[in-house]
Amino acid sequence: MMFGFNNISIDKKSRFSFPAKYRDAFINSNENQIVITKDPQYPSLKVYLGSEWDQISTKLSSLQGLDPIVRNLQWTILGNASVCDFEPKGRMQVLISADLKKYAQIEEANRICLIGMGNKFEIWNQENWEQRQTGGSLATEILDIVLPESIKDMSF
Amino acid sequence: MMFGFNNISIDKKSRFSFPAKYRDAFINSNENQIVITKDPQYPSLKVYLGSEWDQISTKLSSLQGLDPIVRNLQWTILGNASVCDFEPKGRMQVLISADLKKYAQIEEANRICLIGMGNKFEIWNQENWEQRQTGGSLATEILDIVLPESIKDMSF
DNA sequence: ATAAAAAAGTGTTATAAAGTGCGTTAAAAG
DNA sequence: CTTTTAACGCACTTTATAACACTTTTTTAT
Repeated sequence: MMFGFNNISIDKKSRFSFPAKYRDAFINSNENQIVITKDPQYPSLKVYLGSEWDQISTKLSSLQGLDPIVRNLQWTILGNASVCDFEPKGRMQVLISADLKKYAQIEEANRICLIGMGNKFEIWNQENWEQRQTGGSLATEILDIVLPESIKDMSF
Repeated sequence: MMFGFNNISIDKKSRFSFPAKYRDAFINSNENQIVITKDPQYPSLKVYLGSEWDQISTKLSSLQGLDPIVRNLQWTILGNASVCDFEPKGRMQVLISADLKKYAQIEEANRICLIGMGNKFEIWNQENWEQRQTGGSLATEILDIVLPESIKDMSF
């Protein structure tokens, strides 16, 4: 399990490295892939371990895509996922695509907030994160709708 | 499994190449054909791997064609399918026919959005894709009807 | 019907951009 | 003071795309 707040740098090629404190957790769960994708609700990114991603993507793909809300979630989460090779014993470096940077409003930033949420991470623009923490509302809250039964039991 | 968003170019002869990151997935599943056809709901295209297409087309052909909705789906999906030879070890290049380009509103575009959705891809005109992502509605939502039981368990 | 011309399709190459790997320096922790 | 971690810089590799050349098919004109 991986928890906690980290303010870390992004280099000129849009890469960041995971803090060393998570290394053991990655090694123990034997991960060799990391998946970054859009958060469907907020202008931020979700970072999944490969094993976790397999479960989520399998479940989500299997849902009935004719429901427009489901289809939208599939587009957002599956259609924007970036799968990265990952070496827990190496530098633990990961690239963020230009699209995802734009979505999370970290296009020009050279620092991001990486938040450990147990079995996944979130990536936030610093100002957005602070505003969230102090209870402020963001300009863009994307998915403000009633969810269909089929996805009520899923946690992304 | 193939995921993620790609903004890629189409050349003057209407060809595009799959991004290199998908090469391993194609090689592993041993594909030598790609099928492009119309999406029945939106002005976009579906891109199936040969093996996936065999399953879908077999299932769809077998359905009772007297139901007008089923008949329509058969026409749309089967009747517009374009089967392309495909070499995962080569350039991974595929031609889009004039008909399909027109349907997806990418006639004049020299760029398209290629969206990896796990076991298939979608091809979108860029503006349409962006509008979809931000929750806007498209001018043309083609299949806005109640589906018969026989195809409720199919995902195209 | 045949030949010429045009169009459509296929393949190759060159170049710029994007991505990757690794060593070095700077900063932080023990 | 020593060790570990984070950040930066540089060089190398891979990828994407435009330009070009060639082949095949279709159209047009004689």
